[in-house]
Amino acid sequence: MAFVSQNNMKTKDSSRIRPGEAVELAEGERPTLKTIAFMAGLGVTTVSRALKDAPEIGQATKSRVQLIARQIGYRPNRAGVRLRTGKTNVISLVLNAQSEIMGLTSNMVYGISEVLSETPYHLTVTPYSVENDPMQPIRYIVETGSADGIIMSRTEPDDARVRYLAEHGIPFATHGRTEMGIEHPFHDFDNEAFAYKSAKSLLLKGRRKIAMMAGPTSAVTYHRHLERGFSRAIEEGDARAILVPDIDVDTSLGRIRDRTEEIMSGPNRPDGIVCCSGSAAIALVAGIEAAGLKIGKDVDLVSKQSTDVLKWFRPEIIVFNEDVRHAGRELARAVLRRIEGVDARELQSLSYPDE
Amino acid sequence: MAFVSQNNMKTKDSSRIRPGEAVELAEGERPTLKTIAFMAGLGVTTVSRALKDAPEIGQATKSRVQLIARQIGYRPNRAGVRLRTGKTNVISLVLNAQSEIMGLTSNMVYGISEVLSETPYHLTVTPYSVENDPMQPIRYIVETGSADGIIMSRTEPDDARVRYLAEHGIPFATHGRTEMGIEHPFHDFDNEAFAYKSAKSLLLKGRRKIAMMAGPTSAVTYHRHLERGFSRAIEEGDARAILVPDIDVDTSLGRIRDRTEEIMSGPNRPDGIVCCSGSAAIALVAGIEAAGLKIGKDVDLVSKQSTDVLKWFRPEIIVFNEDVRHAGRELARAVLRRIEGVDARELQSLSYPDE
DNA sequence: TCCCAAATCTGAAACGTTACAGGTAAGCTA
DNA sequence: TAGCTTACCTGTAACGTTTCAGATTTGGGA
Repeated sequence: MAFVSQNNMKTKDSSRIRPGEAVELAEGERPTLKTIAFMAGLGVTTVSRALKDAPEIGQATKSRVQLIARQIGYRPNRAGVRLRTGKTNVISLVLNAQSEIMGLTSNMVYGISEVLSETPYHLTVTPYSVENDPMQPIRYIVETGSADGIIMSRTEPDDARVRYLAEHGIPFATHGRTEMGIEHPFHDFDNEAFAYKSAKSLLLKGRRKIAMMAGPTSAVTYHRHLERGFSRAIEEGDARAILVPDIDVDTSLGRIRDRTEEIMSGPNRPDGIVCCSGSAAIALVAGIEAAGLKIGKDVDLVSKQSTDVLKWFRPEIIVFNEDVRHAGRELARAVLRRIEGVDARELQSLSYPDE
Repeated sequence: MAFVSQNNMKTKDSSRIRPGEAVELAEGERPTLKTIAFMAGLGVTTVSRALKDAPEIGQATKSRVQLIARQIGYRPNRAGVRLRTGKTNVISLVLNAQSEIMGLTSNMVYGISEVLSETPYHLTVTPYSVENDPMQPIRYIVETGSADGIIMSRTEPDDARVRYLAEHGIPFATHGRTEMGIEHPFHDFDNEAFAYKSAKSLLLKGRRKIAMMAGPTSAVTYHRHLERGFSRAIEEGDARAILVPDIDVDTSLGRIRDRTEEIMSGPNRPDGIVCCSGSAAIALVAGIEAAGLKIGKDVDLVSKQSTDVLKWFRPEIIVFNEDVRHAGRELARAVLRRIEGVDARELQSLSYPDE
């Protein structure tokens, strides 16, 4: 057996060495399939197949090739693969640069990376500013074919990006749901449950005039979920919803603070507030205290947070955690499986507020 | 002139149409150099050169080719370029996933993206966990040639990554300085100035027993800068430095809070604290208040922050801003220019604490 | 013994780009 | 007119991979 294999190599080797063929690796050069092919006395085709465990290659050959590959530290050249197959091995995260809700971006990135690090995929990040067309980065990716899959956030009920990607058959997953009858992978935090639980906890403290600082007004889907959960609790609790029309999570913290002071100094001030962003909560507290009121006495505050910073914040406010890192992991897994052809309906998940 | 050019096209066109050559663009196919070459009646070489404004191509041809390219929305295929030239057009951001200091990652990403968006470069992000070898992602990038340049943070005085990259001649820029005699591009916040100014401002309030919550103890370069600035102010102010050995910025917020409470309840408690992280500051405040002390009365706090959240934090603490987004922009510009061959010494910059 | 199928392996072509080593025509000089 | 230079353009090869369409060997059945 050993003899045959050696003999095999001998003949192959001599027949393969052609004058002018450089097969020795120069300093700093990376090994390619050709390198392995030469070392194993095989054709590059065989090596290529052996490395991906193709059925038409003998077991002995496979093992030998894989061993050599491991020994010389072979890694497939991404450009070669990409050029030949069209597969980029890239997942693109498309983000809004403005709507950074305290650690959202980083946790999302880390969650996604955790999953991708066990795969050949790389993560590219493409932020866009809120003034720009959100479609622009999406179109760019599709037109230039620069990713195999896309993850995006700030999903809207009727989302042009979702429609576009679905039409073009590009795998993607959204952080947040749509309401447009297109089935697609998503992961979402159950904001309805959060708003409901939050308002409930305020009711439990005897609060009856409750306001909510929700997501970007009506544009983004989760705004609707928040409203739904909030209204349900308000109705059940026979309380009153105080509407604060002109601020939302996208508003600058300074303006949130000022507007809060104004409202809390007015005649119709709430005695409980539900807030869906950690940083906004800090600005709310500043506004409340500027109005001369005391948290826990005059008004109670419940907030969602995606880092644990608010946990240490004084005065104490009730917090529900949204695990964005987990969302990142879920979204990454979803796009990957979508790329593999798994049905979109199997790639939809929700996570629940966690006190 | 027009006639000549038309004639030119005619002959070229007919000589170029070979049976079996598919030149029409199928549905959803992207145009390539070949597409343009066919449309313009030129060779692909000429088109390639015309698009990059090479001197050996006639002005009329250049304009014509560029017009066609624009009209049909031609974008060079990255895999083709990468395979042929070895240039990836990728900048890789290598980050520590744990040391997220409130918005650091996202601002860094956005700053870098702002600069890259005007170039053909894409940004990939590679986080690594603190338990893992920080060299691992760096080695991976170098071995697989997956980026033209690297940006990394958490720079150490004697940084193995810097040595490795310098040896391999890979362009990179660091957020933070080294002390190893290797000239390389960096951008750094002047932490010495920050610590000095911070301690000074506490001295100005009459504080004389001052503690500092610095960066990861001694590992990271900026720790030294903080200590230097801090000590200088302490000496000048004839004050006393209170050492708190077992906590730093990497410590969990819960532990920071607990340890702070302990220290502030002890006999040798500081009356002023300099803190170099926004989120740590919030935990510090929690600890201080847990010890029954009042900020502004029993103790004053100065902190660095990289978002504007602390600005709205109550009780009021003195804040200096580190503009991480600006750092991202600077770092991106630095790597790009380094890739172009600019001398490293011209790509080193510092930014100053901004009240 | 011969033939056929199965099991392995093979080279050539192609993906889109750029570098190399020319080629051709026009215009100028002598 | 011949010869040279300049301006402009050309095809071919190569980067590393996978796919296609065979080629070779082996073993078994007739």
